[in-house]
Amino acid sequence: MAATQQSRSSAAAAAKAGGADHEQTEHKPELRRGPWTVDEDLTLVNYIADNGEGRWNNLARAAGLKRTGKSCRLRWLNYLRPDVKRGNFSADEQLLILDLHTRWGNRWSKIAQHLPGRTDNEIKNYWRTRVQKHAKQLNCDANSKRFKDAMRYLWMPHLVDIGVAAAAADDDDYQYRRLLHHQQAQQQQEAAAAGAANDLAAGYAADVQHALAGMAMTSSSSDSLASESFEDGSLFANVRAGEMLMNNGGDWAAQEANQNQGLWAPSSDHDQSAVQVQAAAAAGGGQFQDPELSGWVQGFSESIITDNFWALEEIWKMQ
DNA sequence: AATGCCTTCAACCGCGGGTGT
DNA sequence: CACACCCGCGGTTGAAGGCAT
Repeated sequence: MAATQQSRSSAAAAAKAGGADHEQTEHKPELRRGPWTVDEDLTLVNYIADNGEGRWNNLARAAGLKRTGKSCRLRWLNYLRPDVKRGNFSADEQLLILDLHTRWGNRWSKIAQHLPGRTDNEIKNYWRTRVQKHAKQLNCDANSKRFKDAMRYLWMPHLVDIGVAAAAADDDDYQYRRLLHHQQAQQQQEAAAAGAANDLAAGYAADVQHALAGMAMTSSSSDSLASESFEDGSLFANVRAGEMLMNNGGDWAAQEANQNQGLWAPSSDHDQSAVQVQAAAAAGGGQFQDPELSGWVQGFSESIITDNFWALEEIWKMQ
């Protein structure tokens, strides 16, 4: 994906570059805008490795980047940071997003704090492009009780079932950042030894460009969420999913104990346990204590949902 | 093959709050 | 206190690839 985006970026950079940023327009007419180039990425990564992050406007100037501090911060936090996790959301992550959004609404930054490696921007995009669209497909608002109930009793139980095997497989962006950081470390080491930093920088950029070209050849489509998410239990993905559940899930669970108002918690209207409700739903149009919900789910099943509803792939195909 | 619409997501924008002087 | 600057957040845009016709 990164490779795809990066190649897009390179192609589009010239078209968008040269614009003026509102913050510093008057004094810095040469400021670049639009997609970042590999060279800019390298400059930013190298500078942060040496000097740390923060003080973004100063950082941008000191690093010699013709970018606003804002743009540097965004690029680092959303893309270049070594711990940014790319690729499709796992079932666990989807569950968490659904739940946390019911609590906090569009507090993307707060939600992102509970999904290690995910950025607020990514979660926001996920919500807007996938979840809202799904809600629209079901003829209800993503913030409506009806949609939340559908998520709680239909979608989430299924995600739980398949979440065990969840894995975000292809991670070209992770490889890209690994390459950047590896090269950056190697560059510093070699430069220190040979005192030939300039030549190395050129070779480094060429190496990255070459690697990116290779990635572009093999990068996968970005819209095959379901199949990519669950087809391969890669170690990395499993570890990260585990981390999320152990660390942040734990934190969230503690809050849950206090608040008992999350999507997972059976609402006061339903005295069945969540497991029972899930089992009933999974059995196909089970009866809920809430007659309105029960009726709606049943109608839902008859009119729209097929057996394939339980395949996540089919959920997304509905969009 | 050509065209146009749809989808995705990186990047930008505007704003509010925090901090320093 | 007032002002300027910076940071971070949420909403929006637009480029590019995918897909249908």
